[in-house]
Amino acid sequence: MERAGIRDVAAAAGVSITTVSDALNGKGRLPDETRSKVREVAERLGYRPSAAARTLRTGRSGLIGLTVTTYGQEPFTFTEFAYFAEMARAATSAALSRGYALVVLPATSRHDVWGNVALDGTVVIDPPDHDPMVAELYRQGLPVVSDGRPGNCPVTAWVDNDHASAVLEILDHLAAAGARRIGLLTGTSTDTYTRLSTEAYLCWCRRVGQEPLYEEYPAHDPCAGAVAADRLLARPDRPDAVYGLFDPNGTDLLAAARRYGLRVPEDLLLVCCSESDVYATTEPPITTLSLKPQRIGTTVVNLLIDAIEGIGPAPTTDTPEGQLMPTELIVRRSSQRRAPRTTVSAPREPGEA
Amino acid sequence: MERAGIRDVAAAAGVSITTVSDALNGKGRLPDETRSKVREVAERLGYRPSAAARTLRTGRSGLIGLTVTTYGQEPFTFTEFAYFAEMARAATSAALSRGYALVVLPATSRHDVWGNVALDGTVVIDPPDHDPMVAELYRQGLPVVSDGRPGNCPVTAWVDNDHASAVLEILDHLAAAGARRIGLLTGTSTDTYTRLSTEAYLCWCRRVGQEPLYEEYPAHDPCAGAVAADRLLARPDRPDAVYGLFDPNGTDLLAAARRYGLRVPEDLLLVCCSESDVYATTEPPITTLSLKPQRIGTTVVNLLIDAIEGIGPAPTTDTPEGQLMPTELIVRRSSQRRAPRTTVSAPREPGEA
DNA sequence: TGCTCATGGAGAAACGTATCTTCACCAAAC
DNA sequence: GTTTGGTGAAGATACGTTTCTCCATGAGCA
Repeated sequence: MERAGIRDVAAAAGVSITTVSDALNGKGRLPDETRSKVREVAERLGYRPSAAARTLRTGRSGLIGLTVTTYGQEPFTFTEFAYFAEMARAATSAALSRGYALVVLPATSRHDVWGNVALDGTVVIDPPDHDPMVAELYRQGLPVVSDGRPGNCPVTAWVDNDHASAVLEILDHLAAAGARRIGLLTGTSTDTYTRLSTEAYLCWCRRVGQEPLYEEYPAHDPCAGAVAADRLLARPDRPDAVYGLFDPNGTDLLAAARRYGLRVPEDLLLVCCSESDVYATTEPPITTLSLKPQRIGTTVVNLLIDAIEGIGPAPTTDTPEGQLMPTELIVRRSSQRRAPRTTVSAPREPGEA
Repeated sequence: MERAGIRDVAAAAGVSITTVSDALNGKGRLPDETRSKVREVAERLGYRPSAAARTLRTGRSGLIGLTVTTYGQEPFTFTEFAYFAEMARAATSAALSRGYALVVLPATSRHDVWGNVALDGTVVIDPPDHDPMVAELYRQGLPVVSDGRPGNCPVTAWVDNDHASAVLEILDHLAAAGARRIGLLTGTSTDTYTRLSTEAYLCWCRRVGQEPLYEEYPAHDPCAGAVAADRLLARPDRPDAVYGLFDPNGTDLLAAARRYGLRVPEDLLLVCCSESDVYATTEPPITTLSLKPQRIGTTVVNLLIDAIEGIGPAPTTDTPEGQLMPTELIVRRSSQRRAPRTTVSAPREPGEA
């Protein structure tokens, strides 16, 4: 009693294989009664077409790869930052609603896995410069869409936030709140996000004539972040406002500020880039920059599927299509000198206000 | 200039298709020099075997489905709770290290997606009673391993925490810390986790002769949690300790306690079940129960792959193999009346201690 | 010379589908 | 009476592997 194949259905319905295939896929020229009869027989036998055979025949698997560039040793920093998790969730959702499924794959080119799965295309998150994996996929003729502007590798399209504008907006926001010396907590890695953000910071500093005050650390190391935050606030030319590029920076900076007896926002203004809603309930709540990963995940997947299905612009060899998506600054108390109408009863404050 | 197939390799190497297949897969009887020559030619042509063809021929796709039972309307509560995210990450990792890839699929039986992907087996997280999807998979002869003791559906194996013991441990812990009236924040849904935990609580109450004090709410609704927390603390017979079954309960309870002027842990002891490390830095830090999702994810996947590859016990029709995994109680200040040797400098405390 | 055995390798049959081509049939048009 | 055209459906092929079966060769041995 094996699984029923298309042949069994054909035999049971007294028609040919062709007719079954056509009836089930809504193709060919068949009267409705034949269609419904075949469908009924197929249903009765519990027939499920073999995905493998269909893929082999049509060249389409309905599978999309999702690759997260790994920072440390672990195969995945997947849920390390809320950004990835949210982005992956949105991507999965978007793919499913168009009939595709998502396969999570390691960024390392372990052939035994990559070779074993038939992909129609791939989403790559944050490819490093000259990513060999992207090059290989391109060579195979597979469409690749990247989250994050690609550094010198051939992608079909890409989507990214306008990091430069976002940073400038934050710096202006902090300056407007009274900051004179704005510091930056940044990373040592060379990915586009880190690079563009840091450049924008330096550019802003030049423009307003402020001496750059920044500390960098390997973003994948959770301990290093706390140390770097401490280092930044321990400097003789201590900043009076800080923007942290990575998710955990908010809590790290808050802890460091506490250690040095700095009040937030009175003595130190704080903003960090994060998707976590933890920062709505910290004391004080921290202003965050959201990169809107849901929107990015959805867009990336839709672009990829468009490319797979041949919709949209033909793939050009030269400059791939790029889209810049807006970010959202969620302003909370940590970046406002004047507390915005405090709720109900303001409790007594220990220390001078 | 199409992608090279096995035929092209055979022609280029001057051997037969069989020889190429054998050489590349380490089978057959071939002298080493033939092997290496074929490998070299394949490499030169950039040959990648077609996963679809291999799957069709061997009946193995190397793909494992991962299904998260959805609570709300959204296709995924995926990253809603840190538990799922962590579990999924561990599962992905474990699968990859054995040469399998994970496909995330919706729990709803949308045939257009499920039918389009060739799966070797499926991991189901928290299947509801009489899950039709699991039954269908079973009918197709696919191995299914569930995270969470299955309620009346035919799985190959399952893994779960020992929820009853965990709850009892927590209640004893709270009682030892001085709690007299322990409340419970629980859910309205009928999944195994909620049911077993609630039963354990009621059982404990009977044993020690305490009147049960609990509020339930639909766990998938983030707002309802805060409301329920409030309701629990607003009761005339207000509890002096609470255990919350769901991840956000900690912050919700903390906020509610603040509203009612209750100090934690002096007036109210708090524990919740969560994988989030946010609770290490709340004020005060909150004691949490970790279900160790990494360990569960890894175990579940390994059991599934064992079943796929025919290792391990033969599938029995009656009682499937079940494994209970230990949980971990991470004790923090919120559940201890006497603060455990405070670090270094104890700052002045506002209000009486 | 015959026989067995081991070695190296080729041939061909699946796997289950989609689709291109062909074919029979019948009615209407020239 | 032969062409045309449309309808309904069957035949056959190809997708790219893996693997079962079988063959040729040459060595060892009686």
